[in-house]
Amino acid sequence: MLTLLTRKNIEKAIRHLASDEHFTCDTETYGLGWLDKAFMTGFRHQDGTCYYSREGDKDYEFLIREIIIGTKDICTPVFANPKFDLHRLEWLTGYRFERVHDVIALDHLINPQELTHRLKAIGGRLFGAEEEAEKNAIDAWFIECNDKKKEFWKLPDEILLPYFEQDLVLTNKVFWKLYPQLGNYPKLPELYELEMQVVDVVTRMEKAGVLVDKKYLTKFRAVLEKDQAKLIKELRKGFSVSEDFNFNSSDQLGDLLYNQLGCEVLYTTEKGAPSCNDEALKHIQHPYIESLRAFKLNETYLTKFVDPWLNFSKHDGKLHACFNTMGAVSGRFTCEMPNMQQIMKDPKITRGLMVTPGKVCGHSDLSQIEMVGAAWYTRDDQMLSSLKAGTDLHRDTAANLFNIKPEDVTKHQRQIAKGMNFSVVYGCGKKRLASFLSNHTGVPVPLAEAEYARSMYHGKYPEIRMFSYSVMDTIKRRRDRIIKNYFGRRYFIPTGKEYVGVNRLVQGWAAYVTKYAMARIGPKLNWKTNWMNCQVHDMISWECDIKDQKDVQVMIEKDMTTWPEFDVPIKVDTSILRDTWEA
DNA sequence: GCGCTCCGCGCC
DNA sequence: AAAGGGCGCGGAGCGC
Repeated sequence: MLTLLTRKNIEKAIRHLASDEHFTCDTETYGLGWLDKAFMTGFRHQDGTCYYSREGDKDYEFLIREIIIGTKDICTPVFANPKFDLHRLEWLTGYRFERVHDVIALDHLINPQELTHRLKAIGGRLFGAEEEAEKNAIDAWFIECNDKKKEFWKLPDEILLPYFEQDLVLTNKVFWKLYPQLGNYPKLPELYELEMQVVDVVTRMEKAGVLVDKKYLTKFRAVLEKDQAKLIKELRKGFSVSEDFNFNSSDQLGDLLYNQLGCEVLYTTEKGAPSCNDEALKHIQHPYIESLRAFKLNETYLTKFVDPWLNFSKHDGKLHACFNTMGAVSGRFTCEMPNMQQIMKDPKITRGLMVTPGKVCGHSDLSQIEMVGAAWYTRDDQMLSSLKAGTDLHRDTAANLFNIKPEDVTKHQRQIAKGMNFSVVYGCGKKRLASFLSNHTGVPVPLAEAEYARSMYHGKYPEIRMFSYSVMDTIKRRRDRIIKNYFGRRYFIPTGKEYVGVNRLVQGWAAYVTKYAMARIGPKLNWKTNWMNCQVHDMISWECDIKDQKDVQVMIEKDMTTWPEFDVPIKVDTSILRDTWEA
């Protein structure tokens, strides 16, 4: 039953909604962007009463605000993907729901074997194919009105409301199907609670954002443009190609280098084509190859950082990236618009991000957390003792592999050892291992050599081999092919991919060490003079007043590292940034 | 003009 | 025997 909210019925609506432990909530918006307004908001009580208000209705913002204030401390709203709704509701009313439920998160945790976790897909899976009548009515209206952009805010109530209500009904149905199932799995109720706390922290973090130095970036952009124009001229001459040759095209470049100039093919792409990546270019003998590499690096600067940052920071000079708390199967976040997890560690780029004036910024990094996780899971003595002693893990590994003293390890040997250590955590096959070793030693490493290195490594680290065999064995024995990490996160491993098991456990373990830290830290920050503004897997970025730096840093470091149940050294390194993110 | 794959490349 | 960790995103090229 649809009920339009008014000043007259608002008190009754609040009492009604607050009379139950949960109600479902959803918003419809003008677009997918940060500042796109929620033009309609609805709240549905379990008994079927659906309260709604729409922009243009009398007192829209006021009524929604009253509902939030009147219910937020009494009951818990249920969403499908709450993060966007939370942002929009806060932007609309100035208030936020702090405790929420999310049916999408429930589905990720309970049904890791499923490929998609969209609301409609979950509904179809749990309750069979749904009625499409409401959606069909919408499509028909757009066709009738010849509206190709399909802007939902244009839809009249009688078309939009049934569709809107249907989503709220489905969200409720999915919630009551999945929520009771949490208890079927060890630690999953606690893990779900954590995820919901993380949603609150992440929305605050996204709202804080990261300040961009537009002046610097604009200047840098001009320099790059000039540089590129010069390089293009030089490259055209150096490689004797016409003006329509595109140095950004791997197809054209491959043809030029390998067919016309007859360069030897040392590297191929995934699909077998001669590769034009930087590793391949490095090994090509040509007087202009360095200019080509410089050109490609500049392109990376421009297209992946300078331009996106200038565009995304249009409104308030900040990057408000979207962190998806359920984005990666392991439990890690993903990040987009822009992706803050792939920012080049190049001072020319990090210089473009600013510390809020008057504040300090801390980057607190869990040191070698995935290696710590690997050591904890495998119980490998050598790895554990190296980490406990605080010595250089990769150097110690190299000393062990090559039967030499740590102080005699060369840079080259350390790189190989590092590659081997990472290949455990990543669950690499030999091809990947070979290319990793090639990249990190500067010398092409043949497959056979990579395989030999693997067997050497396993010989020296029997516990690691035993652990990875036992994980693969467990997966094969499980009928549901699901394994779970220490924190209760469950991973579905498809047939033939058993080798990724170790990676899921270790990467997921590390991801949740950070997530728990965020959930602990979030409530201790006031988000007015101190806040988090970014997370990159094992690094938390935060800002605070200069005078509070010590206190905040101590608090954050403590919350990141306090793990009595793990007998491995979980340590954090914090670097303090003053003006920009340039190290 | 859109959606797709491939390639390349940044990060942990 | 082969297997090739987790991501997002921009450009090229292609087909519709």
